[in-house]
Amino acid sequence: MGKRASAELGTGRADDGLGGNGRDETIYRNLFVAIVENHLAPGTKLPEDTLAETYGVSRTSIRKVLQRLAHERLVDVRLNRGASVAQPSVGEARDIFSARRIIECGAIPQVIAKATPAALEELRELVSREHAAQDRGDWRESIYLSGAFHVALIRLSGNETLTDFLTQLVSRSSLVIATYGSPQTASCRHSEHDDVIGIIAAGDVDGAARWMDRHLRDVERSVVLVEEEPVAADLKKILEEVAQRRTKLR
Amino acid sequence: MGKRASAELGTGRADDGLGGNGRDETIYRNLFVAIVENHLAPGTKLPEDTLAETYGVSRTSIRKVLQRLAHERLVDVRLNRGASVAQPSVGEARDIFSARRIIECGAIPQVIAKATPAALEELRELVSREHAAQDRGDWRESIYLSGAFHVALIRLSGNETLTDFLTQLVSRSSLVIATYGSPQTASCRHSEHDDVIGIIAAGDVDGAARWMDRHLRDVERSVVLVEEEPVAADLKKILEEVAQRRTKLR
DNA sequence: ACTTCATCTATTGGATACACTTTTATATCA
DNA sequence: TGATATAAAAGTGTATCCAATAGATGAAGT
Repeated sequence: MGKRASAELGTGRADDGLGGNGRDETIYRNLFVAIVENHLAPGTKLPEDTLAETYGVSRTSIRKVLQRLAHERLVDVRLNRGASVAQPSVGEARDIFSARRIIECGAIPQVIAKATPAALEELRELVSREHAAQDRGDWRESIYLSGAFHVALIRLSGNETLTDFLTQLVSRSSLVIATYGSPQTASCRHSEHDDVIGIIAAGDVDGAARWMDRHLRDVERSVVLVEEEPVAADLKKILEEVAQRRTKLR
Repeated sequence: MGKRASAELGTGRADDGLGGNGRDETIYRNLFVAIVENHLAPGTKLPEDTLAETYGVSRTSIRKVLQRLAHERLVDVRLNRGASVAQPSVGEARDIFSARRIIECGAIPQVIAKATPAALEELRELVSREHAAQDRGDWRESIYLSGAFHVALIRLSGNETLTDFLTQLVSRSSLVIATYGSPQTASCRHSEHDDVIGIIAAGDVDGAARWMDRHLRDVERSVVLVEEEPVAADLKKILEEVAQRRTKLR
């Protein structure tokens, strides 16, 4: 089977300018996938000892990986309190999708300018894999491949910097979906990815940009529903509020 | 004097979700400014021991800071070879400015939607400080404030994620200027920042976007002149190529 | 029973120690 | 003199150790 580098989320560069060696990279990628594919729920604590034992390295290496993930905003690191899987707020979620619209629509002209038949064929293959995952009900793989498609599309622009930004936005989107979406939400509707390939192949810049804008708004609307209640911790406060309201009503 | 948080490049957030404490933050900011203001030339080696002694901490803390800077692509870290101030390639430089055009133009609608008179006044103050720096010939401060202006503008959009991206792009732009620009290049021409404030105040979305696109193209054109010769290291290879060509021609 | 305070444990932050790699300096030979 | 091999030095990568902090547990007092 042909190389499928373009199917990978994340930088995937051998020399990424970050100085990571093979072992670090493996650990990073394991955690990355675990978070993005939602094997680890948002808010999950990530104790250094546990991870160190899991991967058979010292805490030093783990801390390096955690900091990298923190910088990509996939984990939250608080002073003296360790790392946990990030829980994007509703505001963050909106920012993420807004940024995606700006970047993905804005890059369309260059994507179309550089799109070769071979590149489009790779995109089609990616979509077919996405459909296959959907058909067999593998929503994790489906969401992952959906994100990979968006990244692969922008990668065609040849702008590595922009691709890195989008990679971060897409992986954070997965966290948003995990936090605010119902399981069905994200997996069902958008097998629309087929459509845009045709529009791009036709060289229709405005059409492709419009498609992308609408597509991203659809995804966002299907996901960021309402501000969630702050988790169980504030149970007491909630009960107090209820008590107060009853007092007022009496 | 009023708060001038918006004049700072970099995140400046107290809790930045990265788990840095005050001392780390100070070291980070020192190095950040040293690089962005071009006190450290691109390519300068940054040995951990030296930095550790300089700031009176252990290498552990230094490494954390260096990794953060590496992730922001202001320093280059190579395995077993340590960190050095990044030297963006010409391709990278083009990518950076291309990404800036997409983001800064794309965010204009939201910037205009949220621009308050007070916010515009802060921008004006920033520009006047930039002019003051220019007039007194302080090109370092001038470049810094020019970047801070662009960041402050986009920050008006309220999109923190996008602002973070732009912050990175702007600081990398300073590196590009340091690498490829002549000293005069960047400092002289664009005191044009005044103009865009008026356009934004007038609510002219298209006009502001056009202005921004042209402005960024001007800056890029004045800087990324030609592909530089790969430094002295490849001297031998060049001589060999010359020798080979002579063999062929003979 | 509920709150408050003290102690104890688990976990993180930072420094040190040591192994390994790269680079520089030196010596040897053509 | 110039090139190559060897040895010393410098610098980075990782593990371990100790101190500091947060969270948990339990006791005392209201």
